[in-house]
Amino acid sequence: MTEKLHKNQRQRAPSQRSLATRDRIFDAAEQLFADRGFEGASIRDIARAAGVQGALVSHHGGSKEALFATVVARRAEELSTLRLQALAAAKAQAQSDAESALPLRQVLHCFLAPFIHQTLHGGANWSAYGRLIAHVSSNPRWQQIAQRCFDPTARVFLEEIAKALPEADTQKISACFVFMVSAMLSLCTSRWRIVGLSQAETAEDLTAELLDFCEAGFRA
Amino acid sequence: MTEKLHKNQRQRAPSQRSLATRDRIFDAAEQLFADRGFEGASIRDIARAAGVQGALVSHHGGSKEALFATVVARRAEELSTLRLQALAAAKAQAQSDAESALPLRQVLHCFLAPFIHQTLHGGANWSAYGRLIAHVSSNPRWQQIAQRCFDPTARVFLEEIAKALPEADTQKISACFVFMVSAMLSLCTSRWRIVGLSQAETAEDLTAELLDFCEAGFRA
DNA sequence: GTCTATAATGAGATAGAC
DNA sequence: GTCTATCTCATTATAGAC
Repeated sequence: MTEKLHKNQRQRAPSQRSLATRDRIFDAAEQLFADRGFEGASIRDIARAAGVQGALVSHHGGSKEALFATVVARRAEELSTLRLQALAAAKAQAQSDAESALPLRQVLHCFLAPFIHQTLHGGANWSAYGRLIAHVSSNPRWQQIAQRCFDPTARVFLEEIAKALPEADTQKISACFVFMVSAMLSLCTSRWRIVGLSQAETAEDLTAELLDFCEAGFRA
Repeated sequence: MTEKLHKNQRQRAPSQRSLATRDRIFDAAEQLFADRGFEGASIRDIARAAGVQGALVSHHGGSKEALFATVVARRAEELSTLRLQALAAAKAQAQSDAESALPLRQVLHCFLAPFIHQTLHGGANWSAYGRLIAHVSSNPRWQQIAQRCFDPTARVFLEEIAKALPEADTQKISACFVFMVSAMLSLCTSRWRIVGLSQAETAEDLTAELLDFCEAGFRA
């Protein structure tokens, strides 16, 4: 353990201060990428918002593209965990036998509720993250990032939906899933439209409305 | 009519060549704004794509923001016309008496079909326009443009939907309308996801699938 | 790890000749 | 209407001191 390490390995653990700075930078990047998109947010803006010098952003985040990918990936794992935990909990509660299918609405709820809850009640960071994901999801340029971060979990839910709708065509289910994700993301990007019309709805109301819409859509 | 005109009025009609150049510029801008977003597409790129000098883009389009707004507005009127014509034709065919409500599915079809048909079969320009609208619709920065271009027609359809669903809450209808528009736009931005899964669908198939999804959602 | 300074590039806009 | 040339500013990235 006292031998020399290769140059590209970390020589020692980063300090607490370094970690805090790094998180401030990632938070600022998340916020600005969400507000203005990838090209609209400059490294300088991010540095200023984080209260550091521009060079530090490059130091912690690498190139601008790498920084973007890192920020997207950062909360993706947590989101996946929340979704899969919700699914596991629902299965455990249904408990009868391991292979019985969950009701469709419950599957959809496990997918939608964590996202909506976090983006609406998880503070400014999660709110920004929701809008960030909307960017990722609507621009083919980030297709690879989206696949890495979200496809594995999506696949799990697609299978679960297929089990809940045994007579439905797999292709139609996939199309509906894309529609559902779009509608879900519209809560982040177009909430002003909805809230401006139906005043002061809670996250639970919105979740229920979206669930009604999507469940009926899947069944059709 | 032979008097001198004020300086900011057009002294004479633009030449055919000028109009053709202007349209080339607008087409190129539409394509690049759709592909890379507002900040991702530079005036220089647009000029190169149109085969003109950069100064000409400013000449015809004004500032970059004005150019963007112009390109969005350009096809918006045509789209509105197609939608309202479809609605009028459906009403004329139902013909019974002028105040009877159209069936929900028919109203939604009149709204969705023109957009889907144009963006899928209207050539590269309309395809780009669809992706452009997805940008406009997901970024609050373009809220004003969106309202100017699309709200009047949306209002007409919202009323028609409310007539088709007399017992439904107006606020819920509005929320569902936002979900529907999101799902519609996802056909432009995420078609690779859907098509990659359900192979070789026609525009009519996709329209029907989206209609099934949204009609059921509204009824829920 | 953090900072200053700067390199290298590209951006949007416009003046003025033709 | 179109083009050349140029202004001014912001961009990402990095080298090197501390």
